[in-house]
Amino acid sequence: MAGRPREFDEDKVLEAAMGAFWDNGYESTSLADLVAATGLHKGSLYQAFGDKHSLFIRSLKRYLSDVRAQKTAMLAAAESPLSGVRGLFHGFIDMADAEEDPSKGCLAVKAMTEMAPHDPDVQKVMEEHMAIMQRSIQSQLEKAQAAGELGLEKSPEMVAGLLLVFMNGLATWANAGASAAEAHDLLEGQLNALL
Amino acid sequence: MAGRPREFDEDKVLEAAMGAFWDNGYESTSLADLVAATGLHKGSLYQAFGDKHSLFIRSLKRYLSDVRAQKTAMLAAAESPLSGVRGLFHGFIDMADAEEDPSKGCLAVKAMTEMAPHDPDVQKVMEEHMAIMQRSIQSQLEKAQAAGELGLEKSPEMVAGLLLVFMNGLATWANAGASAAEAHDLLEGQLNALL
DNA sequence: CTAATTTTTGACCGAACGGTAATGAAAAGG
DNA sequence: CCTTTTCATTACCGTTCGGTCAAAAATTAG
Repeated sequence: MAGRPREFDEDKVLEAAMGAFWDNGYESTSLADLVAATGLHKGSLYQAFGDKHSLFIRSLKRYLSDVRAQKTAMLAAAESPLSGVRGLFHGFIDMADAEEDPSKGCLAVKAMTEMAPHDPDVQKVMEEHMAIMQRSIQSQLEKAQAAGELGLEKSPEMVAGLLLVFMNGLATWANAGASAAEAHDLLEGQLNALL
Repeated sequence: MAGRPREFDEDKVLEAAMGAFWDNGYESTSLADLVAATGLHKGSLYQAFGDKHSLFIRSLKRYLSDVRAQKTAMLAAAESPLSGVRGLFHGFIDMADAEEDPSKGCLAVKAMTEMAPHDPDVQKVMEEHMAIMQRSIQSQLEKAQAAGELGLEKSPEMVAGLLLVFMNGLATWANAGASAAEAHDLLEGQLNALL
């Protein structure tokens, strides 16, 4: 009944594919690049993951859920609700800066700009991710209000939205040459203006 | 000495090419797309503009100088320095929303995310553009301070940077489905927080 | 041991890619 | 009018693209 067992770890392959897409975007990543990155042969990739687009969607989803898991953990470990939010955003910069090539930016931002306009699947995935992130930050800000860390006149929903939009802008900006230090400075300015 | 005259308007062709790149990004725009958009034949395109990359750079530069010219005019016509800044940013949203397909976003943001990381030419062009925009907005904010419209404790340089970064984020966000109305709301929140 | 099932592998496909070179047409200088 | 120069046009180039398919290898169920 059961056939030949797989010789690869599906998750490892997905991570490798994610890295390739992250480096070069969707269109610029060729099947040959994917083959080189994953170590699998073309046929195996297709048999296991379907076509290039499906593989991208799975890679993107993996990226996004990784990010969310990391951010959730960060919030849970924070000293206070507000410091959690601040750390969360500064963590985005550190995350990108820890990559071997920091200027490659953020896969999610790449997906939104390059693909979402003409790819409903990507658009839907990104919409959901952004909504989840927004709710998560909003509820953290509400905790901060309850703890008296944040003025009650501020709208957590609006502030969460502004911070997320700003973060997208920072990721874009980083691609055009901004350093991590500049990014931290700008972010600090934004946080101080909003919180 | 002089040979056969051109049958096309170089600027019109550039604008058509710009539109094609704007719709689909760099990699996804094929030579065939450019031929279709411009009406020229492949050979003529190469003879007149060089290769695809050169044509893109020229299209991008045209886009950016168009934007700057429009924004400069907008600032000059503003009732007050501060209302000029507000109008400038809301104008970005209106500009994108006036396109036949608003979700296609901003060519400059596309260039930054898709190309700047691995294309020094694009990176340089975008760095210069952002620096010019920042200086322009910064000086407008300094005028606002001089006119007493803006608190003297705010740093015009920082505020200008924050607004530009935020705008990039908004352009990205728009690709993932945000409407013009939502964008205006968020922008208003950001302006109110900073000005 | 055999049959059934799944994965791996590499050869192969047509189409589209960016780019070039040769030819033909149109204008200006002499 | 004829040469020169430039542009327009077309046919063509090798390469790479995403994707397929059939055969070989590896495993389990009977």
